[in-house]
Amino acid sequence: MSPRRVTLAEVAEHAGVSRTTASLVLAGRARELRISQSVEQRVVEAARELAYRPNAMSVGLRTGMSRTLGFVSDTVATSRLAGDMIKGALEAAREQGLMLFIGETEGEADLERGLLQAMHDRQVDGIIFASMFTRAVKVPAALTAGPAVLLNAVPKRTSPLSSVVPDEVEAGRSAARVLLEAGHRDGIHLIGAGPRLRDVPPEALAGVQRLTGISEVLAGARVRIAGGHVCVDWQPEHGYEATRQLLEDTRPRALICLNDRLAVGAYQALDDVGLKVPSDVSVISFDDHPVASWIRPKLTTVALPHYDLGHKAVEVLLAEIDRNREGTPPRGETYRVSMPVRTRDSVAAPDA
Amino acid sequence: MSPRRVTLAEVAEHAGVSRTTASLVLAGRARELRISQSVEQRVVEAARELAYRPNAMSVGLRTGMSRTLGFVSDTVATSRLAGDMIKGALEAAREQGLMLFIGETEGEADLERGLLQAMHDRQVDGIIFASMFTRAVKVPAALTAGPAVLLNAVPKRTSPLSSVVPDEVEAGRSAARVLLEAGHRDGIHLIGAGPRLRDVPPEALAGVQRLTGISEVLAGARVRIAGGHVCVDWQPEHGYEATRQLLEDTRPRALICLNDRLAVGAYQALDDVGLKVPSDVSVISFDDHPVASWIRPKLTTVALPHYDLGHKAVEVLLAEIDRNREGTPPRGETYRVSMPVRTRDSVAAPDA
DNA sequence: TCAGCTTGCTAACTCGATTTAGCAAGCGGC
DNA sequence: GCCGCTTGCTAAATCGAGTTAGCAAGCTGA
Repeated sequence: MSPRRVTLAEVAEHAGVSRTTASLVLAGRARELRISQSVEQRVVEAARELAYRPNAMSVGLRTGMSRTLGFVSDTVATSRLAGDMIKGALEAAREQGLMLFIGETEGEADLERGLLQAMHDRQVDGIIFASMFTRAVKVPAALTAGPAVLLNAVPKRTSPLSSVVPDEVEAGRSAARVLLEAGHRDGIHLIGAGPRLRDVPPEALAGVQRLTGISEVLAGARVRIAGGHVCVDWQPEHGYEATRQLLEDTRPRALICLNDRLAVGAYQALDDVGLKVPSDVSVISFDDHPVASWIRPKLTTVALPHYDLGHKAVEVLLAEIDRNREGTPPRGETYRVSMPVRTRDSVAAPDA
Repeated sequence: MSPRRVTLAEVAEHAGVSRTTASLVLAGRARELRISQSVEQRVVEAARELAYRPNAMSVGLRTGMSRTLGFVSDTVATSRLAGDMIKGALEAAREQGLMLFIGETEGEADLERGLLQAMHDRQVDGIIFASMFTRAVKVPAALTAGPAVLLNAVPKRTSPLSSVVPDEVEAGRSAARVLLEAGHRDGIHLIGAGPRLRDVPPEALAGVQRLTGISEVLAGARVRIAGGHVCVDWQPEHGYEATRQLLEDTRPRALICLNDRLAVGAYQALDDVGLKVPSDVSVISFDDHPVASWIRPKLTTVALPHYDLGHKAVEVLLAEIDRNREGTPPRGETYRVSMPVRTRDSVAAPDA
C-alpha cells in the first residue's frame, strides 16, 4: 500500500538536524546522547507538525522486532465456539501495541507448516499455537525455533513451550459441588462419558479431567455416580439419545452433562417424557455456550474462560519473548485458568 | 524474533555470484537480464540447499508490498456468530500467499482509528472493514487512503469503496416461497418485525431487506401477512415473548422468524401450549446459526453466506489493490452474495 | 583494424529506520 | 600555547532485499 507517509528523513530536514539526531530524540535517547533541549524540542515539534509515524516494516527490519504475534490454531477463530479466546488475545496484544496475525490449519499438517513459515517470514515476535478443544498436541519443530506458547493444549512430549489451559479438574469439582450443595445425594447421572475414567477416550482431555474432578468430589462426599452414558461426540443429538436411553431404564434426579450441547439434547429428551427441569431433574453442564442462556430454563454451567485463556496466552508469550531476548531458556510451564460457575435456573433441590 | 535465517547474500556467496544476480534469478528475471543457464542453475541450487526463504519485511520495505491484509471489524472474529466470514477471508488470502491481521473495534471510534493506524504502519496492502450485522456505516477517512472493501456493510454516504453484502431481499423472497410452495396461504405471521416496512427500524438493514423480499413474493401471490410482532432485539427471549403474545390472540399456521434465535424462542412458546412444529405450525427463519440444527425438529432457514462473504471480500480487495497499483480509481461497486435455503424439518403443508 | 552491438554479469543505490564510532569546537588546567 | 576532556552533534554502516545503470569481454561487419 503506497499512500504517502512522512519519513524520519523529512522530520530531520524540517527540524534542521541529521536523521541520526531525529531518530535518537524520538527514541527517547536525547539525554543519553547529550542532545540539547532546543534541538530535542525542534525534532519533537517537527514530528508532531508532520504527524510522523514510523514505518513498522523499517523498524522491524532494523531491530528484528516486528511488534506482531502469530496466532495459529485448528479452528478457534472460525468455529463459532471460542471467539472470546481470540478476543482476549487481541486485547492483550493491543494493550502492548502489538498486532495479531491469525491462521487456521483445520488440523492439516501441510497448512500448519505453511502458516508457521509465512509467520516466520514476516518476522513475528512470537507465536501462540492454539487448539479449539483442549488436547495434547505434537509440537511442530518449526514452533520451537523462537518464542511460542501453547493455548488450550499441552505438549504430547516434553517441550520447552509453556501451556495455558482451563482448569478442567477444578471445573469438575465445581459442578459436583453445585449438585451436592443443592442437596443431591443419589440419582446423579453423567451424559457424555463415564462413570469410570476409562470410559473416556484419553485424548478427550477435557472429558478425562472433568470426570476426574467430578468423581473426586462426589467420592469425598460418599456419593455414588449412578451411571454414565458415553457419547461418541458431544453434540445435542448425542445428548438427546443418551438421555432417551437413560429414561428408558430409570428416573434420574440430576444430570451432569459434559458440555452444553449435550445438555440441549438432554432437555429435549426430558421434555419428550414430560419431566421438568429443575423441579424433576436438575441439570448442570460445562462451557457456557450462548445456548446455555437460550434454553428454558436457563442452564447452570461451568464456563470455559476463553477470554482469560487468550489474554493469558499473550501475557505468557510476551514474557517468553523477553526471556528469549535476554538469552534465557523458555519457561516450559503450565498455567491453569479457572472456570467460573455460571449459576442460572437448571439446578434445584431433589424432589421427594 | 531472531532465529537464524539464510539471507540472499549467503545464497549469492554459495553460488559464487553477486547478490544482484541471485535476486534476479530468484525473481524469475534471469532471461530478461540475460543471465546464463549455468549461473541460474547454481543460484537455484544454492537457494534450495540452504533452504532460503526471503525475509518478508525486507521485501515489503523495498517493494512497498507487505503481502498482508487488514481485517477490521466490530465483533466479527469474537462474536461466535460469523466465524465463517473470517474463515472465507483466511482461505482466500492463503490461496494468494497473503496473511491477515485481525482487529476488533467493538464499535469504538478511538479503537478503530488506532487499529487502522497500526495496520497502515505495518504497510498492509489493503483493508477489509467488516460489520457483524449488516448495516450502513460511516466510512472512516483513514480507510480511503488506500485499497479497502466494506464487508457486510454499505457506506452511509457516497464512497469510493466497494461493498460485499448478503442478498437479503432475495433471501426474504426465498423464505416466502418456501411457505407458498408448502401450501401456506393464510395465517402467516412475522416474528421480529413487520408487517409493514415502517415497523422495522431503518438501521436494521437486514430486517428491512428481508421484509421487502417477503412482502414482495407474498403480495405477488395475493397472500396477506396476517400479522407482525416487533422485537426490540432478536434474541430467543424476544421470540418467545412475541410468540406467546401472538398465541394469546390467534392460532398461526406459519411463522417467519426474522432470525434463528427468534425461532428458538418461538419453538419454546409453541411447546408451552402444545403446538407441534411443523404439523401445527410451520417455522422458517434466517441465518443458519448452528442452533438451527440443534432444536427439534431441525429448523429450515435461509443461510447467511458468511464463508462466501469473507472469501468474496478478499477477492474484491485484491482487485482493488491491483487497480490502485495501476493508478485506476476504485470500483465502488456493491456485490450481493446469495443466501441458500437450508431445508430441514420445520416446514410442512398447513393442517386442515 | 576499428567501431558498434551483444552478452553476461556487477556496483551502487534505494527502501526507512537504527546504531555506533568519531569529529569539531570549546573549555579548563598546566 | 598545548593537551586532554566534555559537549553536541553527524557520517557511515547496517538490516535484507530489489532495481537500474553501466562495464568488460567478445563477436561481427565494413
